[in-house]
Amino acid sequence: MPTFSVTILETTSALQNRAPQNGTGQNGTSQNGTGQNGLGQNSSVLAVIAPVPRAVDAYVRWEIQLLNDDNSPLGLPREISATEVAALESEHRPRWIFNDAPGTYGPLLAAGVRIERCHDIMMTERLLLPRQGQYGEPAAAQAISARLHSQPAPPDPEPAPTIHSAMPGQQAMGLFEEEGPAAQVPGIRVLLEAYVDQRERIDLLAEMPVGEGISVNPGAFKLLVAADSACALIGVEMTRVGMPWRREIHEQILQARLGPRPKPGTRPAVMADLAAQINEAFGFAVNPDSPADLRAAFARLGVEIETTRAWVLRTVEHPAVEHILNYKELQRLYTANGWNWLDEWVHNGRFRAEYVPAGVVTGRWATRGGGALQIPKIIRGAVRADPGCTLVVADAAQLEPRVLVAVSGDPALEALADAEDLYTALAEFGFSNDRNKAKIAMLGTMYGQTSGAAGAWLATLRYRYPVAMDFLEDAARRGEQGRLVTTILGRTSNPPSGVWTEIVDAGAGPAASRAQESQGRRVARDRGRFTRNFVIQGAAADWAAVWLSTLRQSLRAVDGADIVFFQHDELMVHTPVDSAKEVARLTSEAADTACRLVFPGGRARTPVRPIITDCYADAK
DNA sequence: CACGAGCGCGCC
DNA sequence: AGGGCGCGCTCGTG
Repeated sequence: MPTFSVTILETTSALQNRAPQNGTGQNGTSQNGTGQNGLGQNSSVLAVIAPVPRAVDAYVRWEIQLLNDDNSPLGLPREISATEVAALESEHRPRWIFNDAPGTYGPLLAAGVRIERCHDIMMTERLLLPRQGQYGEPAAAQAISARLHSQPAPPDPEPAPTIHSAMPGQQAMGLFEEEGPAAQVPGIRVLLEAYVDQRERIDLLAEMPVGEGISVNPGAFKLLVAADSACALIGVEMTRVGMPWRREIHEQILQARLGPRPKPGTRPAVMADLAAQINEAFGFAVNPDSPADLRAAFARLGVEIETTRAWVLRTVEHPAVEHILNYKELQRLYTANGWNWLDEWVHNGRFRAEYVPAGVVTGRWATRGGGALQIPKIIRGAVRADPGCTLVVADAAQLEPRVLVAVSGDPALEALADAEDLYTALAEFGFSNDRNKAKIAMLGTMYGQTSGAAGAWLATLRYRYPVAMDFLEDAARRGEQGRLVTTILGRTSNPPSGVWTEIVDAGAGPAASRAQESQGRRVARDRGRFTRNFVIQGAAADWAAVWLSTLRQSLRAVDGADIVFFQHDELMVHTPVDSAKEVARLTSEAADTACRLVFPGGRARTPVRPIITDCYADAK
């Protein structure tokens, strides 16, 4: 079999290529890192794989093409069955190259084939495009091929049908039944062409920095490609496995708060009572579901409120307020996570959402359906391990400030990095040991808070941690100027829109009216807050992607352990009880590995706190 | 009537 | 007065 010594996308080789940073984060200069390494154990077989559409048995056959060291095809493409794919996987553990994980790994996994590693072309293209000034262009292999041949790129196909159509008891729907022509699935030659082109473009990043002021560290970028590709696999696996969810416990929680399930078209009893009390308190009928109505009601009493957000209502002294707040809380539970949600999203003891790794501009994951990243704390009691199993819930403590330590290299902040609780350590200096103050101040700097009581606290931070604050200010200034920013691994922000540029230019022009000027300044500052946060939130997403993909690798040794949930800086593994301690250890070990890989040479730490529990509600 | 913008709130 | 989301509601518009 061929070996492939240039192991792009090999996490361990990315480590070899990743020289220590000079501590200035995105200002770091380009490092070496052609991807060469002599490590035999990192050699890998590369196999391009494309689903072969069939009218009847979609995706039971696959076209594959093995590659030589130099990316040239080895032999002829072959058509093989899922069983043969599984055999190839267990014998050679190739890096499978495919267009996108949902489209290829989804049906493979449904056929019982689990793979270890991949190169996800669409995922990778979405990392490359903004670096080339082509943010938002189509990312599928066909589009890459078209651009190579100076032809118009076809739009990316719509995402595969939601998992609703692939529920147990139903036949999983193939793309083609749903979307018509099989031509939407790239064939093996287009995949190969796109892959080779991506390899070349990634290697060019080393020699040809794209975009003013955007550092290019190819070792880092390859690590990012590897991690995001692995996350693409994890997303498919998590969607399939689902989160253990006990309907009857969820229903008990609903019943306790809302009363029995109401008939369709009516409010739950408790909410109906509250609505009546609200009317009574006002002395006239008010629809608590309508912000406009609520505002008008308070206006009739002579109370003008800007919005009806809970924190604004709380400042109003009126007997209706308490009832409104209670109503809103219950209304939220009822509509977002009530009985209808259970009916739609929980089947056979599992909540299956559709995960979209790196679906957010900053690299965070997104989900479609079920609101999986917004599961309220009050219903987490319904998340229970199966008999004989337990949950390992691990979260990275104070990840974002720790990321700031790492990417800014601020020596004064680094001195606090060993503290178990970063905010407590921070509070000792200038915050009179008030942890909450220190926390709000720190988060405020990373979100671009500009006003409020935190103003004085920001001054304290600027005085004590000038390097870190300069790092954030620099990112904000870039944004205000319409420039791009990148994370430590090279994930690049989207550019501002054309409308943004027009508004800012108009505001800065010599003929600008006062209104144009202030509008221009406002949108520029909005952009600055985005880029300021991007370098932190994005680097945290970089770290989390490496954490997750490292853990996935080590969990292969643990029978029956599944990653069942991931939420920015927290993950959950469902595992046999006997393996729980080992799984907990692995989550910590993976975090240490991620810290070394993503923030090499720095003094930052990114500890995680694994908790073994049968019930998610007990994990805090 | 369908669609979508705006609002508000859940999570990080 | 903050960054990033998804989702369900209301309400105005085509």
